[in-house]
Amino acid sequence: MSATTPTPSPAAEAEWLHLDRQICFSLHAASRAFNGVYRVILKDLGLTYPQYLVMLVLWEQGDLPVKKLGEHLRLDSGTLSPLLKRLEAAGLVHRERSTRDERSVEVRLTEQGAALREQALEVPRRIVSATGFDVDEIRALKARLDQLTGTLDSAALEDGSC
Amino acid sequence: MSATTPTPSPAAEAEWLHLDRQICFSLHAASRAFNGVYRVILKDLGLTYPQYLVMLVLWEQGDLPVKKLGEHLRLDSGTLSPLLKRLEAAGLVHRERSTRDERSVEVRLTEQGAALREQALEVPRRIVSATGFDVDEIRALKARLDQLTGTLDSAALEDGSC
DNA sequence: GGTCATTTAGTTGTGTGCAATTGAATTGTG
DNA sequence: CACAATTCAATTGCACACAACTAAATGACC
Repeated sequence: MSATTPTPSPAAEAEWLHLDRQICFSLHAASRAFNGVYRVILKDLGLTYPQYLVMLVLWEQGDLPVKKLGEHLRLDSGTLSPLLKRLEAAGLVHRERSTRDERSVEVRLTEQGAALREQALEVPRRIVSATGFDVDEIRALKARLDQLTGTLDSAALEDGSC
Repeated sequence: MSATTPTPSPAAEAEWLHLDRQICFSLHAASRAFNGVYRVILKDLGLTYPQYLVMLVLWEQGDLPVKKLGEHLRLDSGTLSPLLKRLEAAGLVHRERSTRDERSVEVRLTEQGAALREQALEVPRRIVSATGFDVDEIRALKARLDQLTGTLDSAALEDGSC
């Protein structure tokens, strides 16, 4: 229990706890608020937020195996498999075992899925408008968040005590 | 379908779609990366990230009815009820119908729940360390995110077409 | 005092997110 | 060729998040 670091005063640690409450709550709330705005806007397209992310990747990258899709989105098959099933049930994508490598499943846009892109074109404008930020501010925030994600990911791997 | 707004060129809209893919993915990824780091660090305490948020509020504010807890965290009973049940099963909180107003349920820290705060004192330091940011940078990011959340929430209420 | 709207928790159903496991297919190695 | 290790998708189990609904209690109004 007596750590190697010189223990800070209890009052100082309590302050950190208070700060932590503020920070982690802020990020958590921002993420959910964003999700909420997307939910409203995407309802017209019949998509959830994560489903929209998948469609964005497919519109941009074309057909992809589940593995590649997961790398783009940092999601594993545990999340993607049921999500893709729903997209398939909605008629937006088609899943097919690759003939070259039968472990792999190719995700292809259907005609309907490709056509949905037209309706999605207005989504970003509405989102940006909802944030109240201009494009430069958004880019700056994105850079900040990417930096944070990168550091956090490497920190999670190390899993050190401090 | 011919909107009142002067339709931007398809190429420009496609660029926005590309930017949107970058932005919403960044926030989504940052949120999950944060969640992941908390998951690792909180495992020692036997708490999930949202459970930790609840405990932080209780440590700071003392006993609260579910309603107040929900206001602090912006969560409704659909999320809090099962979460609080799990915290109660873990022996960290106690739930009791208020005698003044029997609709209300008071959430109280148990002795064990209050004692857990001691072990939680080191969490923020480890989190901040994992972010690689200094305190000022974190405060700045928090301010940014709070601003974003505020704007998004009001935008979600209006639900306008743009 | 009795009726109706409101407040408050809880429940149900859907959709992620992630760890852990399973099972099939492929690759590497002797 | 045989056999072990690896890769990939799917499944299972658990824990949010949120919309929609239920049920009980309270308050407001006539």
